[in-house]
Amino acid sequence: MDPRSITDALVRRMRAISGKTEEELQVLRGLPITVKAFRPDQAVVREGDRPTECCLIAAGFCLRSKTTSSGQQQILSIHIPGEIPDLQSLYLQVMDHDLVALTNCTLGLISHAVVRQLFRRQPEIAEMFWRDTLIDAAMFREWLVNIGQRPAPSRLAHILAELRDRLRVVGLADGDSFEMPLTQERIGEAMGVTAIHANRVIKQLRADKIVDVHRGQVTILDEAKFQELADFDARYLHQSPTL
DNA sequence: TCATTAACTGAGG
DNA sequence: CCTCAGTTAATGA
Repeated sequence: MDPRSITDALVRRMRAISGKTEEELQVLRGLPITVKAFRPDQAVVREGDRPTECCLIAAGFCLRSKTTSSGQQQILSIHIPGEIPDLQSLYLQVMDHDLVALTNCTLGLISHAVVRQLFRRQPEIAEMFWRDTLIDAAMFREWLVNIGQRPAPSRLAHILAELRDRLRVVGLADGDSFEMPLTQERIGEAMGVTAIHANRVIKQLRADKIVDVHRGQVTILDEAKFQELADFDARYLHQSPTL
């Protein structure tokens, strides 16, 4: 991958959530970054690791997950290009969950020392990432409400609606179709149901002509019904700094 | 390997 | 009695 394009999605996202200009964000493009490729299912960092760098997703999808002592896996979040899913390792030394590549991924590794120095020299950049971290927390609150309180079909629709919104910011979703490279096993782990029940829910939404999820591709079949089912209000993503 | 479906079961409203 | 969801098992792509 062209070294310049490693930070494209990041800059795009930061422009959306911080309102800063391309010029103000130029500093991000100049950071020393090591590019590394990951295979599907390859762990980026595991629970218990002590990372010395943060990883920026330049291409591909990752997810955060935790496994219980009995081996049950819970997916905590899905991550897309432009995001830095282990930014917290900058200040929390030991990883408390796993970060795994979902697809072939191109990650940009940025050393903690470099980021800390950047934050000290340019506090407005640090504030921007502080804001980004708070949005991350808001997404977890929404995820919790989703799994704890919504019926299964709404749960799936909500996950899809949020992902679509985030993909749009980095230009990876435009029409009524977008990528979500999760097997039904993983969709179940994200929803907190078995893979078989996830399959039943998908089947139902397909039969009702609301949304189709097939081979890692999501297609919205009825926007109005989808919106209603998803109970999705984009406010918690805080993608527009002026509101 | 992943997706799909049926049949059965139980919880809970 | 109905809906939701887990288990088991069989089968299709």
